[in-house]
Amino acid sequence: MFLKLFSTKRSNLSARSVHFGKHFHHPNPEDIAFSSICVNLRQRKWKYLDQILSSNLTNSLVNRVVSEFRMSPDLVLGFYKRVGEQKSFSPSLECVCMLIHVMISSKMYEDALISINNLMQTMGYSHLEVLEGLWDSYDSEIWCPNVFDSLIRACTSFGALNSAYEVIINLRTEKGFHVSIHAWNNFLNHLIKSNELNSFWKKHAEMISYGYTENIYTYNLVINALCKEIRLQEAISMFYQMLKGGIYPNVVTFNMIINGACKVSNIELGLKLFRKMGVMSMGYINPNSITFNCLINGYCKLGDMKNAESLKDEMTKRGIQPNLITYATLVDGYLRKGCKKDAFMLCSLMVDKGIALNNVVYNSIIHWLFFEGDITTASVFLSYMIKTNICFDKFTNSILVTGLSRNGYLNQALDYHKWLVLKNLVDKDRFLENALVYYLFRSGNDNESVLKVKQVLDDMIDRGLDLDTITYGTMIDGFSKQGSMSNAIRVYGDMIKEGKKPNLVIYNSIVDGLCKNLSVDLAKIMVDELKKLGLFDVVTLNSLLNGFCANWKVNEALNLFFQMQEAKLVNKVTYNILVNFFCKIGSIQEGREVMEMMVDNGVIPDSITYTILVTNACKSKVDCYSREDVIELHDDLVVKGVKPDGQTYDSIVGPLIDEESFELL
DNA sequence: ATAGGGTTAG
Repeated sequence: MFLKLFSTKRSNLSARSVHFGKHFHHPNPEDIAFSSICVNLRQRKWKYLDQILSSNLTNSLVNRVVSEFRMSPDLVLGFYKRVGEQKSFSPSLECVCMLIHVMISSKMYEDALISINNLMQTMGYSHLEVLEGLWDSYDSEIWCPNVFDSLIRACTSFGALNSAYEVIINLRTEKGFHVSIHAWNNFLNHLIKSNELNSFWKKHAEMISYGYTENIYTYNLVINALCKEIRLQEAISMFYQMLKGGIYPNVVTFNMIINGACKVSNIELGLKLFRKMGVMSMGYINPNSITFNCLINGYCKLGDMKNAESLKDEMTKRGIQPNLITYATLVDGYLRKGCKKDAFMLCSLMVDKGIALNNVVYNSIIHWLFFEGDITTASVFLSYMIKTNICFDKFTNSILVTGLSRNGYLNQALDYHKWLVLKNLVDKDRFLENALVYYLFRSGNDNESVLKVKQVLDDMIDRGLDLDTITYGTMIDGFSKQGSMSNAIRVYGDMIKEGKKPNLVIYNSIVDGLCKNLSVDLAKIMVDELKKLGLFDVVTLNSLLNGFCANWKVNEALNLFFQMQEAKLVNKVTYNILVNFFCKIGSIQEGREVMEMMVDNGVIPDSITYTILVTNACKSKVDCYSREDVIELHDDLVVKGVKPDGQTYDSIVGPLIDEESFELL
């Protein structure tokens, strides 16, 4: 039977066994080798086995051994491992495929996955070649369709989503073989993971059209996709649809919606679902550590560490131990707020509990230290990370490149990037290069920076990467900010030539550049054209508004502002532009009135509003703000919920308050 | 299968 199982179009196994039978009394060298391998393998005499293997090794010999021992996978694996150690022998595709069949039929899925990966990643076979290899050694008498599921898993595991899809379709159309729903789910899950949501919906519909019945896993994927697209209401109705269809949601279903809610700062919804979990599932489903971690993360992102901590206490009370992720989330939450002390205290608590800090925690710490410019402490943690052998990943690299760049160490960032390229450690996503371009444009000394930008991009092209939309966008914006619109337009032209589509962000850069450097009238013409295409948003209009204000086009500015209000296309920036404008041309009083209007419309003034009003009040010759008036202005803003800008406060308001208390003494 | 870290384009 095994001959049937492993017979292939290309295989000469059957022929060989006939040969074996015919010459039973005069065995050929391969037969002798085969017999002694079998004997030694059965007795696990690895040393002898190695001796035999070091000579006479052929693919057909290996195939025979694998077939012979197919029911004892551990022996097959042990044998195969030794075969792999023979430097002079490289097993054929057929040979490895047979091995994979043996592994799958004895449920050794992990090992099978590694072998398939190996075929594609190191031996260089394409996914379709592997598919053919597996198909040729596949026999429907031994029902083991999982091999193809494993091939799909292998493709998705290293991001070859198109390959996975091709395998599914090839099996379906060329061979009439339908992969399992699990394979489809695995493929669909990876589409979501790589943010290809459009593709997800298309392929999901395709799967349904083939008559597959969605299972709980599929439904959960759909809910996950809906949450990613911030369609929470639809996600919740999908929940009820599942119930109606007799598929019972599980804790994963809940967690996905709760996480979706928390990710868009809708903690209330997340909490509601969390509290109602029991009732909604008739007591079957309880929150787990993931549920708590999602909610804790939601609070951390809002800066509400009190509630984050109390959820951590609640989970402990319910017998769920906070894990590494819980602590990593909290540590990041504290650092995000600038509470280094609390963060480091939590770190030492972790260590006390025997939870080692991993690269995620280190990345978070180093990032926030760089963020506040504390390079010294950042370096301390970095060297500690190295000393304790914690691996750098793409996050670490990006934190280092952006952190160095932002803190005035652009050359070091460039050097580090060069080193990463040399060591082949740079991702294909162009993140690092785009970040370098961004910071180079902002580093002063325009000519020198542009040369360095050119260098970075040339190196990138040498590595076979083209510029993506973000690279072009960053350059267009960079040139616009430098005031060289001719270069910005030239890059725009290059981008079109390369077949890249401009998007709204790029148009907005150009509109802003035109307003600031060429002419606001030209910008107005462009905005009118964009409006016809429906390609504009509040940022576009803010740029134009700012352009009108800067050019003293008062009527145009006010007209535009009213239009924007009508269309409900206003944000904080809109008001700040106007506050600034009124402070500059008119009076602080009018600026404050715009600020009041802002508050009435439910927009909380920010530290920029604060700086505009306070600095102009001090300079104002019209309104004659006294020291008391400035302090009153400060108080008024704080009451309205403004977080004062640190620098403005320290240089203007702080000294005034000190002066006042000094006089009171 | 779901949870933590990087923000490079207006």
